Amino acid sequence: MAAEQLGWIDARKLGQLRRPAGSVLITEGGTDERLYTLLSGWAFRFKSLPDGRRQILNILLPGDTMGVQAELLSASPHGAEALTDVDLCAFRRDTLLVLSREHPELSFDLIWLAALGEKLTDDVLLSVGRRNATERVAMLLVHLYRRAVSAGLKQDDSVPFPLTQMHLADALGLSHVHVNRVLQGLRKGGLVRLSEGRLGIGDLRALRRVADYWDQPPPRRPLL
Amino acid sequence: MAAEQLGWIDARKLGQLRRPAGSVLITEGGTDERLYTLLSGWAFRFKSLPDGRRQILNILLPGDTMGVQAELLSASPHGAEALTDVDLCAFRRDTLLVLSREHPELSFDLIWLAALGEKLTDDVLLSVGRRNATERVAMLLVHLYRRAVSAGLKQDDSVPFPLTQMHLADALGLSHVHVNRVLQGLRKGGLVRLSEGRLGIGDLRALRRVADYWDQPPPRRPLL
DNA sequence: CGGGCATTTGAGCAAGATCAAAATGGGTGG
DNA sequence: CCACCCATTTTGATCTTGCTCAAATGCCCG
Repeated sequence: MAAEQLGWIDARKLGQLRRPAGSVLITEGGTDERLYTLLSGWAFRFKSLPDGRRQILNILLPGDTMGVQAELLSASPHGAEALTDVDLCAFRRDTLLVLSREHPELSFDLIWLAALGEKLTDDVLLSVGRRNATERVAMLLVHLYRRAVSAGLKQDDSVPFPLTQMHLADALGLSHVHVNRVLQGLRKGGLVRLSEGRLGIGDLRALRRVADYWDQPPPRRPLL
Repeated sequence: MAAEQLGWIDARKLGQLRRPAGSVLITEGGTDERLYTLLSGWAFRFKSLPDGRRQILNILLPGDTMGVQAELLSASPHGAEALTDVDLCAFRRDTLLVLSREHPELSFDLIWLAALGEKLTDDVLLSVGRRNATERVAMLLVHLYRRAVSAGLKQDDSVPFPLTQMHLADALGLSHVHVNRVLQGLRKGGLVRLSEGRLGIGDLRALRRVADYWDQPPPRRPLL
């Protein structure tokens, strides 16, 4: 990216924030939310029902942005919360609009980014709608492991893993008790190591087989 | 939208197609997919697992676009199929890229559109992950009824409804047998009328209460 | 009339939820 | 260093929702 573009983006930056683990980054339904980039730490987006049931939509790692929907729609359709201490880069509310005007050459990247975001939640929807509990857990662990590795977080064959079993449950549409049992099964099978806030994969191939998760799958449905 | 913009868009149009109900509009995993706008009829986007389980991601009504992800990512991460006979407007593969360059003033609308699309699947994810069967069915029926009405499809207090119970099941992460039973319950309660390809709502308020679904109508969309 | 779908019904079953309680394990303040 | 607190994980028991399997019914269309 050219220096000029970086300079422009920098000018739109409202500031850099640090927030402790567990803090609310975006309030669900809030109308005055900003656009953020996650610089360090983990966070997640979620929606909830009036009676408290909650669905985690997405886990956010460094480099991810949040608040695009909040900026474009009138109220934020989801909330976001920090899983660890996080560093955020905050932008002005109208950044997207102004950027699309003043730096059209970047707006294509934003469209691309938005499409990628939708692909991600499409994938999750497939899991939650059609995979069983073991498949879902395996799937999510492989997915997060992969992303954490490519975010450069791997150390000693494992990556940090700040999610509680409750978070896993809310992300997968399961009860936390059941998540616990599934996890024990995977551990016993030597497929994963998950303790003290770190995740290691014992047998990636087997885990992917469990999850039915292959990245370039040519899944073709038999001719009905 | 200015005449110049419309003219430009028109120039990118490859042609207008008619496809019969049940035909494949986008093949899952396909690499040579186009960008389409649905002019008339109903369709849906879906993903499937190697063993044939299928998740419907989204129902498409006239005015909706499909293939954005297919155009931006290297292979289409989802398929799309026609529910009724459809008319499509097809665009060149690189339309988005070129548009963002030549008509930057429109690219913001695309970002906006993409954000709306993600909000939609986020909503579905909440349903599938955290609502029970009755709530899910009620929710989806209200949602589709609303959209069909605002697409001007209402006649005689009901809207066309081309989905089979199998489609509902695949959209909601349920078995079609169970969908059938839930539907009977809603009918018995006088909440919905659903037969012969048409859907009517008996008691909207009650249905929304069942679905725990309170959400103001989606904002007006730009472009097309 | 007959073949293919879609819908419906019934029976049995199982995955996963719920409820309750015990064990673990830091973190904090005394 | 210890005692205590609170969140998280684990275990056990029971129950329910929704699935599976199977078959019947109805329906559209050639």
